[in-house]
Amino acid sequence: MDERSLLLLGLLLVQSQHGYQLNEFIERNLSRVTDMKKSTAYATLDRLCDAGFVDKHMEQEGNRPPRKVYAMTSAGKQHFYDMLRENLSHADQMNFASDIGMMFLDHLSRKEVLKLLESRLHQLQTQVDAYASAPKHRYGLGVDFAIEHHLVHLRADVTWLHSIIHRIKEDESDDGIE
Amino acid sequence: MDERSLLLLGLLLVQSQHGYQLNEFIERNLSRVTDMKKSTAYATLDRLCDAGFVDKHMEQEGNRPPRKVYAMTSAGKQHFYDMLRENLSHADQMNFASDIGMMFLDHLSRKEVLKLLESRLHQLQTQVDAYASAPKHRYGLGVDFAIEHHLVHLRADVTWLHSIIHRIKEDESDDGIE
DNA sequence: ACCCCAATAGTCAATAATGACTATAATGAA
DNA sequence: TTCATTATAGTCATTATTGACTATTGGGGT
Repeated sequence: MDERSLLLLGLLLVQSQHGYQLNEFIERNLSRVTDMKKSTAYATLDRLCDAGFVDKHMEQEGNRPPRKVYAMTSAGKQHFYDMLRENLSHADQMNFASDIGMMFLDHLSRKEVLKLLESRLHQLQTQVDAYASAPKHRYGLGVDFAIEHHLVHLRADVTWLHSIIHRIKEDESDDGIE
Repeated sequence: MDERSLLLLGLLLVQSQHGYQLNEFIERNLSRVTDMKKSTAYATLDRLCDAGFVDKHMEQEGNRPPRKVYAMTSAGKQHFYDMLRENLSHADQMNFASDIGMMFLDHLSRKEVLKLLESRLHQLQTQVDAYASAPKHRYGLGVDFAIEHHLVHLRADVTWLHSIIHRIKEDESDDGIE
């Protein structure tokens, strides 16, 4: 949640924007970096307002529906830098949903496990291709770093999964249950 | 959230347990695999009850406070296998909180960025040591796979962060803003 | 002139997750 | 014995997140 605030503040630091604009940008350019949804962005912006980190005011252009324009306050700038330093300097615990499944491997037959993991491997490889072919420099250097970071993890995952599949194939012990 | 249900069902598959027991086990043995909190486990168990996947009944031992014992139903078993197959066969999108910070690197001076990232690197290395020295076979092969998986990602992260730090040091362009 | 659809700009009720809290029993130390 | 800890077993109010929904407008086709 914290990093969602950081993202929104970072975007508002460059220029004031209205909600739709922020969400469009996130959807179009940052879908590989965050999965924050529209309504979460609005809720987070409201919280940032309550905390005094951004100002909100209505604006009307022509006779289009009125828009909420969000602008950084100076307290917000301070908070942005605080959060940024916190974010860059800390390695927070990662958790992988797929590890839960791995825990219960032995409840399925070896054959089925192999089929399932190979399907996962294919999807991973598709993701690798998507990230590898992502266009460069949409929003400064930082996004490229993030994409690269993702690729590193995806490739590590592919290698690991290969190894697991190989070991399960080689494993001549018993066949699992069910 | 889905993987939390999977975890609880998986634990209940082996034997019926009361809430405290489940939470103790998760805290003591699975803290490296999940970060689910006690209250989340109880809430999830309630939802699994409502869905008919587990039965709940009270039990009293001596004059200790009564306990809620959760037991898998046959619908629950089916659901467990469905979720397990789903979990093993799908590679869900990973998201890293730290990527958000990377996006805004250029708002800090190069010198400070290096200091912050080096601090992160140290923490990562501490985490690597913790996972590398984790005792084996607490709960079957699966947990070991999960620990190994974590290690792979942690090491990939260390390598990447090294590379980033190196590149930022080499980069003789300008010094960032602020 | 009229209609449909994509783009614009959000709202809201429902769900999920957690921190802080409650309450009792056994245990060991002073 | 009495008192403080720790272990046992949860509850609940608050916060966070999201899917589904509401409305309006501009523009293109016919």
